[in-house]
Amino acid sequence: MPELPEVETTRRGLSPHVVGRRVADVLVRERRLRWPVPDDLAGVLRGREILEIGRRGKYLLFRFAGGALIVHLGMSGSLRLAAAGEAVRRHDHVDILLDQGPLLRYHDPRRFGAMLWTPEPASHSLFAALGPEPLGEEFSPDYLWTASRGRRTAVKPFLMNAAIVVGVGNIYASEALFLAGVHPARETASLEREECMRLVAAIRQVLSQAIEMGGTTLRDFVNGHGQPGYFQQALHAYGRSGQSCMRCGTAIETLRLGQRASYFCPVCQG
DNA sequence: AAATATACCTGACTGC
DNA sequence: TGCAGTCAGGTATATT
Repeated sequence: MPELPEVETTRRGLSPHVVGRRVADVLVRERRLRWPVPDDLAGVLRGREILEIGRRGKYLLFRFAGGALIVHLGMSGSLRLAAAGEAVRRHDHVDILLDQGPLLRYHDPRRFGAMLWTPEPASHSLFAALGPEPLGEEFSPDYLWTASRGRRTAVKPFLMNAAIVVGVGNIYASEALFLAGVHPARETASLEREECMRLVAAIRQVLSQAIEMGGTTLRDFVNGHGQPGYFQQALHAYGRSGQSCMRCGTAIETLRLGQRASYFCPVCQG
C-alpha cells in the first residue's frame, strides 16, 4: 500500500524523467476518484512546465508556475512512466502526456486516490492540519512525548494519525512498534520518554530502509518505472500472524485496533 | 477536544 | 460453478 516510502520512491523515480518537461495534454478516462478529477484539468495543465515534484506526507505535488497538481495514490494507486502507444489496462484512469518521451499513467483499481489542481499549494486545506514529516528534524522524541500527553487512545492509531506525524500507515506502524518493542494497544499517555525516543528512532529507521528498498509491494504498488518494491521481504511483523518472531521465535499475534489489523510479538512487545 | 464510526471502492478470498 | 459475504486500507467527514 502506498505509505510514505512508496510515495517517495515514486517521486524519486519520476523526477529525473519529467522535471523540465511540458504537459502536452491530459487524458482522463475515469474521473471518479476520491474526489472528481477537475474536468478542465487538461486546459489548466496544457503547455505548463513541470518545475519540481515535491512530497508532503503521502501527497505528491507536481509544481508548476502558478500552481500545483496534487496526486494521492490512495491504497492501490500507482503513477508510472508509459511509452506512447503502450496498451491501456483496466484502471488506467489518467494519462498526462508530455511534450516528449514517455507519458505519466495513473492506475488505481480501488479509486481511493486523488488528482487535484491548486493555484496555492502552500495554503491548501488538505495540508492545513498535517503533522511534521517523520524524517525531518521537527519529529523528535521531545515532540512525540509532548504530543502523547493526555491521549487515551492506543499508540498504534495515534502513530497513524496524520495530525501527529504524516506518512505512517498500517504496515509501517506495525513494523515501527515491533522495532521499538512497544505493544500496539499500549495507552498513548503512558509512554515514557525512553519509549518515545525508541519510537522516533524506529519510525525513522523503518521508513528510511523501506525507501532504500523501493517500498513495499503486497499487491498493487509499482514505482515510476512499473517495478515492484522489495521491502516486503524485510517485514518483521506485518502480515506474519502465526509465524515465528524473528527476534525470539514466539508466534506473531494479531489484533484489531481502530478497524485495522495489528501484528505484534507478545514477548518482544509485552 | 478527542475518540470513534462511516463512507468511499474493487479484487481476492472464503464458505455454502 | 456461482454467489454472497468478508477483508484489505488512507483519510475526509460525521457522530458520539
